[in-house]
Amino acid sequence: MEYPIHTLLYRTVHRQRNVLRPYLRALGLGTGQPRLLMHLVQAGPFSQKHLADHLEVDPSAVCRMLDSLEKGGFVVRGADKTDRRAGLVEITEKGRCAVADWQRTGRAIDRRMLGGFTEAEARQLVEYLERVSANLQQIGRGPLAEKEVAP
Amino acid sequence: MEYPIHTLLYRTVHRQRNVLRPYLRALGLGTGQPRLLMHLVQAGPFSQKHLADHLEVDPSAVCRMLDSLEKGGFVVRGADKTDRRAGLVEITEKGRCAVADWQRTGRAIDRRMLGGFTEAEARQLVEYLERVSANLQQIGRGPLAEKEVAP
DNA sequence: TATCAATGATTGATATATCAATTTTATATC
DNA sequence: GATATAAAATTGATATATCAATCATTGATA
Repeated sequence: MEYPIHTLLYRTVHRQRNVLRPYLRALGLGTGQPRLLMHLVQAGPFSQKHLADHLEVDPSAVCRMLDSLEKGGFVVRGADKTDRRAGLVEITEKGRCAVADWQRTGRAIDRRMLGGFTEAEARQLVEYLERVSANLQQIGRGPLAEKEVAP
Repeated sequence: MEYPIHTLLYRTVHRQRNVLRPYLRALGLGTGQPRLLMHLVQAGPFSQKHLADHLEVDPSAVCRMLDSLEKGGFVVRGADKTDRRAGLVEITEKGRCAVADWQRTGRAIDRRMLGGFTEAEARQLVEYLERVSANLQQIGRGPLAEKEVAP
């Protein structure tokens, strides 16, 4: 059976999420939270606006993710003294530990996902995915085709 | 910056969903619904249990997706005369049309996602993804490693 | 300076998911 | 045949998303 590429990708990530979930759950995290924490670890406190831009999600999604993360003690919401609308989200020590733990598990899962791949194949897959990802970002910025799909 | 493969996949599909959404919305569909409708088109009425197995999702997800699809007139829930617990989900004419429309758009998006890929590269990407997908299914069936990740 | 538009955070509605619990019906065992 | 267990569908709670609306503050301008 021939599946379109978007269907194949969808199913792959669906399975991936189901594999990751129990390991994240053991750390008290949801499936979308590591990306956010990771970014905080790498480069200090950020506004929610910045996080939303970085993660390419709606600001409201960030807001609710932070509700959960803050309740779990992984981050704290502070105030930005230069702009009283904005907040500054900071990672806690517990958050740093969770990220470190997760990175170990994540590496192990990556190895399993790429089981049977040679080094060269793995590199090539990454390159392909980066190209597809870049193409998708382009599509997002304009119409699907010069003449639209539905005439 | 080097990203783990699972992060790259996650972001790719996130972008994909955001690209697909407006086209699906124009048809009155959500981002998970085409897979379900497609399967119904290909092989007649199914129980919800069967659909859940096929889509690899929780039965409750199917149930709520059908609530929405039925309200939109894309499917009807009938009764299975041989088993009064089960139902039989059937696609409507409107559902068939939506699938046909969607397939045209989906093919166009696939082409754009693979923009810059040669035929051979595209085939190879599909093959790689199928291998990763199969690996993920395997992982789902057992522990991550002989000696677990957290020692 | 007073007003008005833009921005950052939030909340409500909905779709997609899981997990847990419940209901109804089938099947298996005693 | 009565009871116990399993299976199919559903509902409630929560996480991840979008979209739309709201609130407070900020910035630009008339």
